[in-house]
Amino acid sequence: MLLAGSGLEGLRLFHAERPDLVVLDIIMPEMDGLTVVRRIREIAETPIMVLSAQAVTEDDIIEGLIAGADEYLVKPVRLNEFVARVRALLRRAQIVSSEADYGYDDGYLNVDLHRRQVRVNGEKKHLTPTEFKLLVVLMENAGRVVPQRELLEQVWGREYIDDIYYPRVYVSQLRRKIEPDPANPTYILTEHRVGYRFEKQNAP
Amino acid sequence: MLLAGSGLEGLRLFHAERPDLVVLDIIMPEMDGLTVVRRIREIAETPIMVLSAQAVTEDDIIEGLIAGADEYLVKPVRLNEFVARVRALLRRAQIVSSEADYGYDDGYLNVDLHRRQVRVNGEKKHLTPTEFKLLVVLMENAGRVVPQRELLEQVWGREYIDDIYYPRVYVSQLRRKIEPDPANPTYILTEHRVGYRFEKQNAP
DNA sequence: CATCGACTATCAGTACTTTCATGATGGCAA
DNA sequence: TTGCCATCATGAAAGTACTGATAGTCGATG
Repeated sequence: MLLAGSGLEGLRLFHAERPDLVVLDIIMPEMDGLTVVRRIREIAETPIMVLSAQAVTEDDIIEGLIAGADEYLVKPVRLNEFVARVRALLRRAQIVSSEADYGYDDGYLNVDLHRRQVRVNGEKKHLTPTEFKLLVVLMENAGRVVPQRELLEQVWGREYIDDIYYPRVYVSQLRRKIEPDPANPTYILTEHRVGYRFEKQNAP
Repeated sequence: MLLAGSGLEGLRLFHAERPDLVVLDIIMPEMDGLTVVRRIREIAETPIMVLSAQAVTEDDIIEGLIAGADEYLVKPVRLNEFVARVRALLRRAQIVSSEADYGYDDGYLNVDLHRRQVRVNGEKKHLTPTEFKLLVVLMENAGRVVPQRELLEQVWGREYIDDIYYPRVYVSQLRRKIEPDPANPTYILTEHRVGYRFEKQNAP
């Protein structure tokens, strides 16, 4: 969860973090809410919920929705309602983004999380459960370095956190299966003394 | 943001995702809130906020806090208050840092703390762990001179505090990687007999 | 019993850190 | 101003820790 004190800061944070959902107040310092909505809409489909003070007219709400907000709540908001609306928004967004979230495909590497199937250059590749889980965790954190401990925790479990050789072995096996040239990896990169990083490739 | 429909599901999600903050209702299907609080507290320091229905006694609240909750709100909760409390909790847990401390970008030098990635003039530059850590510490103190000892302590550790040549070596390496002209540094400046200072540059 | 996957051990190669040697620079005292 | 010393910059060698690859053992499964 991220918090910003102004519209400008919020926008900067949005760029940096790409959250799943944005909740913002119409009245903010530095940049007003509607502007923020428009800016975000220019670059992303992220669900946006707008909150506003009491005295708003029907027109204000319509203006907000036109700007690209998905939901418009008038304060005071009951927590129950807030949660319900957030849940609904996320559920709706899931349908939109499920495709993006539920797999990866760049023409060479194709990962189908639903069917647990991996294709490399069109050919089916069989991954063992551990290999697959490792790949998923790395992909979920694409672009970011996943520290050894985090990998161990997420793939093998908390109690394996000291068995530092697990990732080595499995990354090695994964690379052999999915990398065009396992000796010069392009997908799974090593961050020496830190962890590993999955890097998305551009479709050819 | 993650949502769970029951205590059990929430606990499972918690294990899988390790969120920065947990908000839960005391009354939930499958596993009651206080149990969830205790379970989470067994394995993590994550800030927990508990919500409860109206008719609670002072004792209920105390019980919740003893179980390990950090905050206890009684419904209905005004959104303003909710946000304020969340912000306070996160600040206490030092998850939201005071200033946007998620990176730096001036068009020439780009540092992404989250991804642990540095770009110089658009090109990715690889920094070793120590180099990166040094850069981060300097950037966190941008504009201020960081004394040698402080650098040694923060980057290498308390026990290296007398090895005064470390910063020299690594500053030199860092400059070679990120400065437009390493011989005439603009980012990492030397403060003779004191330490080093990171100076933000104006975007071109 | 054969196969498969998880786990363990080993070892060479590599990346990174530490150390050292040398020359440059800055500040201060005479 | 000049010379001196402490500090700084840099390149490179030596040392260390980490990684990649491979292969073998074990247990589960069919």
